Amino acid sequence: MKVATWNVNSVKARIDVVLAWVKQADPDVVGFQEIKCLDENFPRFEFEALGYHVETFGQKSYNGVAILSKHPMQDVVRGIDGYADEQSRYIEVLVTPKGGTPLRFVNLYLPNGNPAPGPKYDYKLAWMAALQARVASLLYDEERLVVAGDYNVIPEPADVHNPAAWLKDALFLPATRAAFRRFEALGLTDAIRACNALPNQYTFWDYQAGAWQKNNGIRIDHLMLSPQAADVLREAGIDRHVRGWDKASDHVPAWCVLN
DNA sequence: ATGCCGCCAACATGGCGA
Repeated sequence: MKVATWNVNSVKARIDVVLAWVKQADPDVVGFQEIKCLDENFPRFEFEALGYHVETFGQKSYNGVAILSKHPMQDVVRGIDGYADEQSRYIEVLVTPKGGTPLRFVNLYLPNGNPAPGPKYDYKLAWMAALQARVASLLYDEERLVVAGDYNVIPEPADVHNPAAWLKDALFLPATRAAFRRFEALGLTDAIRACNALPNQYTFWDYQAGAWQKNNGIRIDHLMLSPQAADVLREAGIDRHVRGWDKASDHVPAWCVLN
């Protein structure tokens, strides 16, 4: 089963590019972030025509997450259970392949947190604490679980082209990285890192200042696996080439294969 | 120091968020 995550930076503005990647990559399950539309405006029919079930948790203008799955989905939860959040950043499903092992899939868009310090950074850290509690609870079920999305966290210096330039950024501050380490220490496996120990495997390049051309990127989109999912991890990758397409998102898809 | 892009309200462009 191929499982992917992609911050599409507006699904409506980017529908042609998004469809092109979905057809090319052919994921079984994919989580989109920053769909930037209400549920009723999500272009669901275009994806249903490709054989996908669609679950959305949209919002006007900003944020918004969605999950496409070729297999039926159950237990859809919108928002982190027990955490009041005005922003649509989290959706959780149980993917149930016919005759196969179910997969719990979380798709998240973690707050950016800039400028830090400040209320936006406080929100980021509070959100990470809520996520930690929710995933800790899910891990008790000992299922195959993938917690994927745009984490807005650069885990290590090897995940950023120029670490010195990011030292005061909410994506790379010590408190951010510490929170992410605590999260990983629940027993999660970073699929990209597990399959590829090379540094500088980026998933985001800013539109500004020729960041793509200079390979001035960061790795902030992650697929975090429960032990039961990590046991069946076969392959993982980043579809870097998508960043070079016309009308590209500033993020590219990341994916892994479980079987 | 700045360089981009998409959203909105509302017709021109400015504010916001990333």
